[in-house]
Amino acid sequence: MSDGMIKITLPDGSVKEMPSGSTSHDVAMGISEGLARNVLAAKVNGQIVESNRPIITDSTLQLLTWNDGDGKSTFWHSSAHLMAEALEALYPGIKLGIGPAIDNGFYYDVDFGDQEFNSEDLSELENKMLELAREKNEYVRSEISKADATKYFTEKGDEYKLDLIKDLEDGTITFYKQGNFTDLCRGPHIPDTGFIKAAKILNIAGAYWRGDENSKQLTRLYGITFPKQKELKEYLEMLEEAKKRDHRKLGRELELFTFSEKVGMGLPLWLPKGTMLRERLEAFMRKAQLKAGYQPVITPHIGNKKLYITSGHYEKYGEDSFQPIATPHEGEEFFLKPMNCPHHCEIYKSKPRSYRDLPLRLAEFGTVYRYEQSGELHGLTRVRGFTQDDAHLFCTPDQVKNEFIKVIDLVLYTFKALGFENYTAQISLRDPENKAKYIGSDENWEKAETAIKEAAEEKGLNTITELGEAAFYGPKLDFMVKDALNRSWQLGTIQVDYNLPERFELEYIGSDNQKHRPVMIHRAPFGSLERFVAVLTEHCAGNFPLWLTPDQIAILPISEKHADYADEVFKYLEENDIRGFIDHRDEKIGRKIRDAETKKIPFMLIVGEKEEAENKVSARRHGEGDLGSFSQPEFVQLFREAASI
RNA sequence: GCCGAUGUAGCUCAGGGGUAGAGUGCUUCCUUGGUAAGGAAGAGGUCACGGGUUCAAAUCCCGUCAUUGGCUCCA
Repeated sequence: MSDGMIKITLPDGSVKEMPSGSTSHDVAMGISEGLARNVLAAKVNGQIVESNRPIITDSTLQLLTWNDGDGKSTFWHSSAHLMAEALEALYPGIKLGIGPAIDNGFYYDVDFGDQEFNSEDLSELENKMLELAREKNEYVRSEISKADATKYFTEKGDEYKLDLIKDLEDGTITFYKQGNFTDLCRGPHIPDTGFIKAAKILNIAGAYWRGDENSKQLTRLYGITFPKQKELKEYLEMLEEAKKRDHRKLGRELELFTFSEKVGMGLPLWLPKGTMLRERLEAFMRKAQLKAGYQPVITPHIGNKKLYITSGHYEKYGEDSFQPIATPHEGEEFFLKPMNCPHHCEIYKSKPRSYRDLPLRLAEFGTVYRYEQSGELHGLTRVRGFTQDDAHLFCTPDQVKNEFIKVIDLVLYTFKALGFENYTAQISLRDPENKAKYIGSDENWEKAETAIKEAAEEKGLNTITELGEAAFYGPKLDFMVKDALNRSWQLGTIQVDYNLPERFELEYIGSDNQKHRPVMIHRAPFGSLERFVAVLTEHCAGNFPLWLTPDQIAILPISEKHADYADEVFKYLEENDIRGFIDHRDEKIGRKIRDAETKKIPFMLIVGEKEEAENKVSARRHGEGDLGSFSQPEFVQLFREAASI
């Protein structure tokens, strides 16, 4: 240090010696000019800062570019400032709420006051943003006292910023200025607005100030920006593709499910084809669970109010649930079951349990009903009646880790069978600052959290750990899958529960002949059949895995002269467990092919004079075209090979 | 639940103060056709529901319900 040199350690472990006060940008320049041009920000000792911030002590450094998640979010956060600048230029006197980066882009909450803003004004705003971006204005950071910050926004008349400043500590407040726009902001930002080459405002929506519905509603403008025009184009194409894959649209087109106003909102009706698909998923899981030592159980769709008083759910959710069903005489009250755990606890209690009985794994495809807020309902992903692939594992504290490993195996097996290749696991632990709000002993929490972490590590899961995200009753592990369009969905979940065993006074006799409390683990690899089918539909764009899809083949006779032969082929395939239908319509073959293609039927079998004479079929694969002709057993062989991939 | 948008044929949508249109699907007939749309005819709608304004409302206004984009919530 005496010679004013510092050591900077890069992610690959290499160490650069630089004069104290060098910036991340300087380090990047030392590597390559091209890299330096692309550096958006830097992570110095784990903290994200501007690339022009001097580094004065030995540090670790990660240069952030567009390819880093943190780089992207810095870029988008800076874009939110750019959008605000453009808005202020176009609509003087507006007031601004908050403007953070989100997973895909950014938003800014705006109070337009008396001014009108609607979707016709979007392209003007986009153009203004790009115009300002071309000025390559630097994002300039300045530290400011609370008094001066308050003075600035008082003069500007922006009560939202004042509301934010109120909660900030003096001495920690920073402003960022680019061009004519100054904002209260913690930062960091990209070097200048010139990095932003493409901008699109995607959506306008209402949002309450601070998420409080009693506060004023602001206009939330969602946008996205890119360092290259081409990337914006690709992103917009991806959105188009997502629209095409929307499970609500495909669900209707493929006749999987429907809704009825008369039945009630959020209550899906499974159509025959959807039911076929769903029952195959259930059969798949049932088989896997039997192998893994689960015991299926069945419990009723309603439960006495007392059950939910015991479980504590009545107190927490009673008011916001479907209200109780009354009986004519006894004055009892029954609730539609909102979860299966209390019923399963009662099964556990149906006889004394020994440690030799544990782990006890009770599984049920349990249909549950929850009164979700009307505005929350969405296709099959958020409904009021749904079926969980639920199971509850009752075990000793020492068995938690091994049970977690087994459940993780089951979840990964499921993902693999259904084509989800990208997933991460989120481990949700206690907030270490606030242990009082969790139920259960410190020792047990410690044990379970360690068990989860070790289980995840042993299975080689790619994990992120969130402190304070655990439920009050126990830590959990959730699987986040990425679908074919790179969108994240939460699917499987595994949760430890110390609460219900306590409330239901569950016990087992240990080897010491003493009573002990078991640990309960909730788990659902699919989550719910409804949600899973929705996510799977969008993931595979309705082209379900062959073993799962409702119709695997369509037999297309060239003309009605070949109807009998078509029936014969169909019968042969049925005998070989291949399912589908014959298109007996009086249509040309081109038409039948087109219709089978739009219905996403994996295999089309064309049968005509030639095939009948040779006792063959002409096979065609969805999306690929003609495969040539095969004898019937040859096709079965081909089909089986395709099914096992 | 809150704010905005939307609601016309099974589906996708046009139209619009003077009692309704297209494409597709459906039915029937003709056609018996070889790898993504053969032809013709026909049926099908209280224009979401309720109220108001008007000589007249599917159209304008209000309310309700539902769908939808968000917000909040999610055992």
